[in-house]
Amino acid sequence: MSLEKLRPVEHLSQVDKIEMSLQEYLRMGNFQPGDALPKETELAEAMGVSRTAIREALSRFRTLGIIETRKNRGMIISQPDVFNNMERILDTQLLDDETLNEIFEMRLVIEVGLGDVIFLRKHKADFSKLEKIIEKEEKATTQMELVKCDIEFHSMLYNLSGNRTIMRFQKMLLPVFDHVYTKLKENTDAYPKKVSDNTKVVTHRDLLNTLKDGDPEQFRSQMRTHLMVYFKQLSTD
Amino acid sequence: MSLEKLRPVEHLSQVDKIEMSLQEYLRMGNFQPGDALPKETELAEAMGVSRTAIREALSRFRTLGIIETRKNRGMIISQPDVFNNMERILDTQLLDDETLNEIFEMRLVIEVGLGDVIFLRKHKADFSKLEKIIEKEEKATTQMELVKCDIEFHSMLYNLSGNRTIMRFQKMLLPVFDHVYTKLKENTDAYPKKVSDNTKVVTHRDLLNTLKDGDPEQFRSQMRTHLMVYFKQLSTD
DNA sequence: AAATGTAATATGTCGTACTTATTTATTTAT
DNA sequence: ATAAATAAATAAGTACGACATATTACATTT
Repeated sequence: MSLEKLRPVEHLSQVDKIEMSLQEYLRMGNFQPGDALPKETELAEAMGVSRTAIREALSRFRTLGIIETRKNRGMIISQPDVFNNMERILDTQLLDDETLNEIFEMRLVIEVGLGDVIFLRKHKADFSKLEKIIEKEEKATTQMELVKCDIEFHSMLYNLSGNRTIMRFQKMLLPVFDHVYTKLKENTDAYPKKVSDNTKVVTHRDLLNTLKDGDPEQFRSQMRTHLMVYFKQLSTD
Repeated sequence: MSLEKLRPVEHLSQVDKIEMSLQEYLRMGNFQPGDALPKETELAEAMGVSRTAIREALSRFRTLGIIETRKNRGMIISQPDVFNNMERILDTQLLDDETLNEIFEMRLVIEVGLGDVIFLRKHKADFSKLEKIIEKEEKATTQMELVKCDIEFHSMLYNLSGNRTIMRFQKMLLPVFDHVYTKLKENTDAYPKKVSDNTKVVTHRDLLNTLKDGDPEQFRSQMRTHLMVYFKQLSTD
């Protein structure tokens, strides 16, 4: 009989079990955001464990944003933010460069695909804001101003998508971009888009014009070209 | 004097402060995954607080996946998974429908934009796997089989992108799609792609052919059309 | 009736003691 | 001397009891 058949024995800690039990309890209870939870002492007694252990399990849910505790009032179910925890992880600067590049690439992918959604909600679009950013950009003199306008323009595109989750995603990633931007710059001075070779360049103004009078397909292609320089960089993985 | 001038007093709990302090400590220490941390008692003594409070702060980092504790050995910095916590939040079914729809839309956006990356890494692509899935799909008889093949095909596209983070994102979202899929179906029976009106239909085989012989621009457009039915549904927000 | 004071409440924090799994050191056996 | 068995040390996990503190709701005063 081969030893591989033997599954390693589950050695979950007490708190792990409590956590699972609570998770089950929450799911079964069909709780809605705002609903109150039993107090710690009640939970501890009901599950036959110490308040210490219960508190640690609850702390996990609190960290995830699933529950909120109003001090000395009790606990309630809360509506978690999907990206909140991811943001905190990015903040630790513990991710390896490969992952950061992949995240950066994910942003490029989203921006190319985002055109469709923007066109879908075009009627709500406020093009004048994009116009203003472009004007500011055209008057910019320093590299730093240019970068700032670049970020502003792309942020505005996310806003036009009307998808708050995608907007949230972008905002969360801004700090990461700083990191990858500077890395790209170090390698190739790729940032200034005054590419001198024969590849065509798509400016922010081009994008705006297409947004006004073009179609999604054009927009996607232009955005792809606009972001070309980054795609090139990343493809060398 | 107006009352608005008075800023609300910061009332952070002890643990909150410890958490911030530790975060600072970790960042300044420039820790790498695998590095060992001081033991709980040392931290407690150094910060002049009880072990209980330290443990709760550490528990937060543990929940986020920033540190790992090997029982009775000590704690080490670990390489966190960006999407792990998000996955757990999705699992709670606590997100409102709007957010779920937005996440679903994000997936559509990504799939449209993903073509570029797939073409970028085309040389590595294993088209035979897509072929097999399509064949299985064409032989499928039940709705369930069709859905399964659909998911498989799209999953494979993510794999071809070679971007592990994006792949991870997709895997995390699979359960959400189930939910939105069934919701869409309830409303309109939109799922079976035998649309009878005059909009053109793009099959998985079409996509594969374009992947083989076409260009990224074609692929994006076809993918957009392929996913048309979902875009339609969601645009009615 | 409005403002102030007071008691009840549930979480936050603390200290201490004990348990348990792992590592390291020591002893024992061949 | 090497390997196996045993014992000690270690640091996290768990428990209990106590008190601190902020919020709520009730009671009191003017």
